[in-house]
Amino acid sequence: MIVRQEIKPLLEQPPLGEEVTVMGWVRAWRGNRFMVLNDGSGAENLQVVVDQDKFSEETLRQIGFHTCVSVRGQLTESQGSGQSVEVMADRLEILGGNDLSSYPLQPKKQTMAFLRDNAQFRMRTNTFSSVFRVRHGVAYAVNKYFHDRGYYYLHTPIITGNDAEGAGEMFRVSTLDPVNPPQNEDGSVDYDQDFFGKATNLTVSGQLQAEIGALALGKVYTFGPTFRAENSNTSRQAEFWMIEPEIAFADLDNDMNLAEDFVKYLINFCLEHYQDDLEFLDQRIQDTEKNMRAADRRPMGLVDTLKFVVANDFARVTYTEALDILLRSKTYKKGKFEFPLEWGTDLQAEHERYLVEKHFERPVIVRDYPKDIKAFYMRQNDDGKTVAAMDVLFPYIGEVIGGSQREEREDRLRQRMQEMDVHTDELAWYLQLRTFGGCPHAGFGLGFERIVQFITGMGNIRDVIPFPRAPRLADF
RNA sequence: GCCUCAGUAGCUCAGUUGGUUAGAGCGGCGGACUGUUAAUCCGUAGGUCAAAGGUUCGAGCCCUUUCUGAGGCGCCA
Repeated sequence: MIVRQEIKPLLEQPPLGEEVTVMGWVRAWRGNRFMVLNDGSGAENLQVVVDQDKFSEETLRQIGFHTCVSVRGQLTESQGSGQSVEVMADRLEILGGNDLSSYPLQPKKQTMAFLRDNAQFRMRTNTFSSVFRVRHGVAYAVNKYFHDRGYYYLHTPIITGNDAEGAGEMFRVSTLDPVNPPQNEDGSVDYDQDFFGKATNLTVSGQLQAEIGALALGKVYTFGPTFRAENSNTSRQAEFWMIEPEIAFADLDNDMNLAEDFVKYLINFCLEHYQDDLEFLDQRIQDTEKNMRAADRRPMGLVDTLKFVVANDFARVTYTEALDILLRSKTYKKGKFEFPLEWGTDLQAEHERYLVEKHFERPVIVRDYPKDIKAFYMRQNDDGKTVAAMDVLFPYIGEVIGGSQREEREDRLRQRMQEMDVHTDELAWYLQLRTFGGCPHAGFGLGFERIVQFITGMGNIRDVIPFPRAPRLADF
């Protein structure tokens, strides 16, 4: 059995004078004497002091960038100023040598694009190991938040026969011969002969199934991968994780309160448990922004931004109020908005950014959108024009949550489905949730990598996903 | 899918109005160095200038197409 101590706890409560065994990857090798070691347990490194007389030339020659080593020695107070403690190596074993003449990574700044191409190694860098530790922390906090509050984690299907809301292009799932699929008389593919006896696809949302759970278990959430086959060249991913709570006996106000409390909890959890990583990422952003024009820099550092978000109430406005704010804005009066502002059309990214970054200067929840730009299942308001929908808008990343109170009145839901050409026969089970013991209920979807992106401050969403999936990108 | 910008050594970049043999730093390799903090110092190798085609006496530089990347937009979470 291998026995070793992890570096993070060792640095938190250093057992000075004791013999320790640590294993990790060399981050730097200086002066034939100082080895900087990281084992992934945290953002901080451990310095190992190597006395050349104690080890063979063969062993010493193998030490280099990202060599994997095992070290045993006494933990002592450091004589140098860059660290408080260090290990005086007595035993040194090379666990995995590293051929530096062909190793792609270097101990210096490299572009995100280059590291993305070398995803098998990028997690060994400070930036990516911090990002993925935080990503884990957010995932854990999601489950902890809901569990502690009596929600049940409901696994909704990955393969499904229905398109939740026409949310996007879907990936087909089929075992039929792609060259010569069985055909109907009219030449269309005969999916009766397919594995499931019908056309199926990867899920675009678990919401409709989550509603089944909510109307029995009271409070549920799904947290799993979703898939959209849209051809996009920026932030949109083909595979991403979504968190979708669904709660019975709740209206839009309950929904908004949950959304705000939940997001703040996730951020707080990271501030509390991943302080080192967030401080490193904060410093990284400041270094990158040094060469930028002041106008392009963040108004606040990363950690300060996170603290600000949890300390202040989100602004809440209706769609109609938001439109009035935009129409009264100087930006609009000077004709600086590219897209028109007209009641009934969706807010564009530039409008959302104005509300969040210029007008309110904090996260904003916009509610009661025109019914024609929202999905069929959203509850119709009494004005006949709007639905009980809400979007949570964040600085830098835009919409992070979209949610609604669901239409629980069967006749209204059926009428809306017909108006919007949603097949009532395929969703008969969904309508039955209203016919038989329905109740007011609500929920939302939160893009997991978007909130991770916000918390880590990473500029490109692909850099918070271990193995991103996008058009022409399916390596690993 | 649309728009803008970019692609030069393993990496990060410079390369003048088109003009001889393509430049640096880092990294690699060889050497020096027992208190370094992106260690430092000396030496050295390394390039079909993204690909294809075109203009020209002559193209890294100009033109066309394709591929790749970055940023923005659309759409969304």
